[in-house]
Amino acid sequence: MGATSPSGLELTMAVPGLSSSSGSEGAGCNSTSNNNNNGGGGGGCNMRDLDINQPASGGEEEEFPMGSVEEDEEERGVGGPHRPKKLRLSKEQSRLLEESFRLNHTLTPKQKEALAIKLKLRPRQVEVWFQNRRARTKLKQTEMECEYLKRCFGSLTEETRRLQREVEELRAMRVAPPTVLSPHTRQPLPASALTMCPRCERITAATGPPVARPPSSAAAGSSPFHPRRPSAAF
DNA sequence: TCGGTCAATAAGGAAT
DNA sequence: ATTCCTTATTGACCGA
Repeated sequence: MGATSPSGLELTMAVPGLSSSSGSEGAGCNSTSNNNNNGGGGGGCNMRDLDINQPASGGEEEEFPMGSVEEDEEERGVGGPHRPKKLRLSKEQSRLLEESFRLNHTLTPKQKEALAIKLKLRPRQVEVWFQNRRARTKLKQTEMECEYLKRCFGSLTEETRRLQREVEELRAMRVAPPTVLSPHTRQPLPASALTMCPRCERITAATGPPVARPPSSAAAGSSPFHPRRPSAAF
């Protein structure tokens, strides 16, 4: 999945296990059997009368063995307009479509035409297949992104809890700001008059020698000369 | 019978 | 106005 569609929807999430195949389509689809035992189905299908899959009165599209083109008239019984029998792509058709989807998520009109001829489908069917394929790809990617974001949310929630616990612990061991007495007056100095020695990280009076904090303010287990540094400004 | 898948359709928006 | 796209939805088909 490296290609970027012009729609810009291509997410680049490296989630292992996402293959674009999705093609459960292939399983047991011998679709070609053209079981025309139709007539029923749909029921109250008030789809629009105009079937865009109807060959445009041209008639060049005649050999479409998969019931992809020529069945329309039979499908549209006397009972009025209804959706034609569902086309099932053959394995080979699916494979080729997947292959070209891998190369390009969108087709130019020329590519579409060429692919349609190659697959014996109408260009419209090829176009629809690509539209749906893009939608499926996007849906898968959205689901993966959702899972990824859920995991992110989970780990962030856990991280938040952990940090909150840490905050509580820090609050609990928080100490009062050191009281430093003036060497001259023996009165407590204002905090603005204090500085910290960058070498020993001891609180000092801005003008005087390092001053030991009074024992009362020493945190438990801390040296009076190297008191626990106020780690955060709570 | 029911749910999932997927081709096909419809509606509406963006680009030209 | 036309073309092409996305999105939502429908209905046929299929397997459990």
